[in-house]
Amino acid sequence: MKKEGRPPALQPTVKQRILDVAEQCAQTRGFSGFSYADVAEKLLCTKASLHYHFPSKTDLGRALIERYRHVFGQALETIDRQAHGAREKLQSYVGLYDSVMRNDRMCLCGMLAAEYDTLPAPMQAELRLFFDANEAWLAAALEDGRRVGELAFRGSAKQRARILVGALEGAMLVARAYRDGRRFLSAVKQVLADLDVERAVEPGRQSA
Amino acid sequence: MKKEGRPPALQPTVKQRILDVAEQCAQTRGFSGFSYADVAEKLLCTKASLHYHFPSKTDLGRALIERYRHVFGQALETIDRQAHGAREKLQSYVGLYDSVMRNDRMCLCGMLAAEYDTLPAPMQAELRLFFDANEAWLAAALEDGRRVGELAFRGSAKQRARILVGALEGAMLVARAYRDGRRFLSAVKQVLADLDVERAVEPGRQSA
DNA sequence: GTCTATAGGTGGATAGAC
DNA sequence: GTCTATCCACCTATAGAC
Repeated sequence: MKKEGRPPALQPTVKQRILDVAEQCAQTRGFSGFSYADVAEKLLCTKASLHYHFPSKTDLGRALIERYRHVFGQALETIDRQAHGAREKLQSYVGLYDSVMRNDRMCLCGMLAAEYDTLPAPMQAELRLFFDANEAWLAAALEDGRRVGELAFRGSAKQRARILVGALEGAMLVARAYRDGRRFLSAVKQVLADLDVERAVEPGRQSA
Repeated sequence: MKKEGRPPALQPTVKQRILDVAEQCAQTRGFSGFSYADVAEKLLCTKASLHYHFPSKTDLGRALIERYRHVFGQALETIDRQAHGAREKLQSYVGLYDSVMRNDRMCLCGMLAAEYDTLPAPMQAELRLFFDANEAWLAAALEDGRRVGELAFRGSAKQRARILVGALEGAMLVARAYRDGRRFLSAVKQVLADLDVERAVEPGRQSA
């Protein structure tokens, strides 16, 4: 168990500030698209200083995914505690992705998935854990919602969770080329609406 | 109008062979993830020789997207000519993506969308044209299908087309991390099934 | 922990012989 | 059109002073 959580009301540690900058770089330019020099410039320090905290770029990359996964996991726990009902859970979940888009970023792990073939093996393994956790959480929420009659969908909850993760990542991916966060949001809102039970769709007719 | 089509039953030109290799690289490693050296090695020639045909990497990148868009467009025209009905069209459309996955590649333009921020401006513009064409074709097919009562979905055909493109690109993206083409195919099959008219989903129940 | 300096490698790109 | 040779910028990474 590593202590890597940011102490509340304290200055962020050097390691954390490095990760913050590197994360922003990785989410916009990709892992192979940024360098130690980029991070050093933004932090007003030297490349050598960064190597002291993260000896190799693989170390840095692993730490990035690890933290991202951890923070995301905590956000999901918060949703579980605070949201009322499955529909609200899903809305909050989508909100996590939307906040990423609003910062003109791509999901870190979606970005890294594109680069998968060029990633060091330790990062590849970390990456799958993120998607696994996402799908597991989503599947549970979906199953719950269907059980209580709040949601409706075909196929298994697990498969529907995979579709959802893919749809969210893909919507972010394509929206990047248009620099349009609304493009993302309107799409995922519709995807969420598709899961609502009130949706007797008559063939050849259009409904909201 | 550039003549870039491969002459039937003739040897591929040098330019074409370069594009073939570069395309495979870009689809697996990303645009910034491969170099002239990589292509030269596979073609058993030198980097300088490649620069003769494509002076800058931006030129090469532009040509890649242009050709990809053109080939894809021709495939869509073929579908329009041969497919009977909207459902069959969509299946063939998905088949295009699936064949990419089966070659252990990612959609070229999906890959480039991830790298969008680092791409030269000429490539960025080309990229949007691909997604525009995809969405326009899909929207027409969806609208048609709904009009004749073959398909059912909520919202506009244009919005549904965007959701579909995103879902396909995203499913490919995530599936890469698992090196599992079936993961992709089973997901998109379900997405297609969601558009079928025979889908009275009762709340709390599961149907195939 | 951060710095200067540098090694060792690879990137895209060009000149000029053939 | 393809080659050899080379340039220069940038990359990751390390050594050693402070």
